[in-house]
Amino acid sequence: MRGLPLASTGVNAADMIPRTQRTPIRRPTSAVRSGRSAEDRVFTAVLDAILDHRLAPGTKLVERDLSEILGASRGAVRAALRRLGHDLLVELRPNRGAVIANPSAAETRDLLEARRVIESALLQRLARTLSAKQLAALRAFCADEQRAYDRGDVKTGKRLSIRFHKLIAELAGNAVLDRFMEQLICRTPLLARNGGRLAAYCGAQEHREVVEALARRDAAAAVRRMSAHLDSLERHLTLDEAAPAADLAEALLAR
Amino acid sequence: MRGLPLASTGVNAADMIPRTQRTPIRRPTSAVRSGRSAEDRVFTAVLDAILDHRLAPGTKLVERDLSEILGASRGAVRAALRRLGHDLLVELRPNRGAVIANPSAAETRDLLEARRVIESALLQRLARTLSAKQLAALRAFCADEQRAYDRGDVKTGKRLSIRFHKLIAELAGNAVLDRFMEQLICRTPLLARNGGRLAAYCGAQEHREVVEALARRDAAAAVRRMSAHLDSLERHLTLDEAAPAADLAEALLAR
DNA sequence: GCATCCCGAATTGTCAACAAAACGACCGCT
DNA sequence: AGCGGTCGTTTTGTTGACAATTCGGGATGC
Repeated sequence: MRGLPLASTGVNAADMIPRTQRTPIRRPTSAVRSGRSAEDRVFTAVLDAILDHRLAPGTKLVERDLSEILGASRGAVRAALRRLGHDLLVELRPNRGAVIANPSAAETRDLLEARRVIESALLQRLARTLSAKQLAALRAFCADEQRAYDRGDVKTGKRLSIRFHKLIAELAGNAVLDRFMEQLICRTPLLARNGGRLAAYCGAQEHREVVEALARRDAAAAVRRMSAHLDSLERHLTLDEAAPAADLAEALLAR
Repeated sequence: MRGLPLASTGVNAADMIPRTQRTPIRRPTSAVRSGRSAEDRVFTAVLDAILDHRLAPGTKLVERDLSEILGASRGAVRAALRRLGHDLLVELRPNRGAVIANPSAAETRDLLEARRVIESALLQRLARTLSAKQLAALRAFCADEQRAYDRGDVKTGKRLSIRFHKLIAELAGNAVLDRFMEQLICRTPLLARNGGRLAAYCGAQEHREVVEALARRDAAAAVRRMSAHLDSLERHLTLDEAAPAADLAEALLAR
């Protein structure tokens, strides 16, 4: 019953049985299967679902449901939710559970301004320090990204588009700013209720232009390109309400 | 016995009794006394001790000791330590407990660079948007700070010096950058093993110069002043090892 | 002298049961 | 119909007990 995706109907058979009669959690198998701790598995499962736009803002995350779906104890789920809450990826409402965070218009504006500030600083630093090897890595990454879109693999393309910004942060060599960027990047998909179309504005072309400006050691141009990139992203966000996931299990277990 | 500072000897009478024979935790009184949750009390007790240089990097934080000292359950202590760990204020070593974080030279450099990046952005924004009321608040704050130092109240002075940077972040009106600044500010005392002398380099005079540049709407000058301020702070850090607190209870309960 | 092993104490990690709170459906009342 | 109260169910919060791991000291062997 666990991971079987029978939810194209939007109805789960488990919903028919009272909660108290359901079979208890089975943990050993899946806990052993992965090397990471149960808490990490829950954390990354929810995070990945957010990054892939499989979990929309506002979706309720019930502890027992998560523990059954992911084969973790409730304690592990709680710990993971606390971490996600601390990163502002989920909103923790005392005594009322956790929901996927639903950033306001003000938060959206602030987050994108923060990205402009930090990514500009990263690029200015990178324009000075970039090694030939690092430049090659950036170019190879953009090529991968472009290929994914070219062959119609939008899912992979979007993941790589997200990781491009993380790569910039890593290469800049400041661990503190790198961590901040990771947090901002992970929250960005929550701003976009129109997940599908977002890809067009975080595409390989604009990334390549940033990289080529870096290759010329033209910090100002790189910053300009990146700002324009984030501007267009911001302009094309829709703030409409998105529908919460019909089936939590499907959203969390999709690979 | 709880809060009595009898530790000038460096020895605590409680250390003489085996752990298993000690009286259990008394919680109700202190839990009721403060409106906040037990977890919050532990969190702020440790944080305040870090900010006041009462807890040196490397100090071990044993869960049961904290729960006895602060009258909280072990669960609450664990949750607070997780939060502190997430903010990089304590290092969580799996199965080996938590210690006050001990930033490396590289982390020190990165953190101060991050502060320059973000505080510069905040000031540039503030120079444009600062209202007369906000300017008055900044000037009043600097006056308070100066008065504290003038009357020899270094403890209050240092606390206000820290909060000055937080005030800048709040006035700038970007919640995301404000939160980042809070994290950076809270970690900064960990960089300074010479807590006492730090005050001289985070004093009211340099803060006032920043404010006056803002008053003239001279963003460039404000940024210059702030960068110089952070530069001098960085130059005067000593990376020597500091002695861990002799008595954890005294360090945590001091007001 | 020095490294290694082993054991008991101390400490952290985990869980399952219990307590408390919030939600939702139902019902009666105006 | 609309409002407000009540009760059972669901869900979150907390605790205390137990399991697993690490730490420190001392004995042992080289």
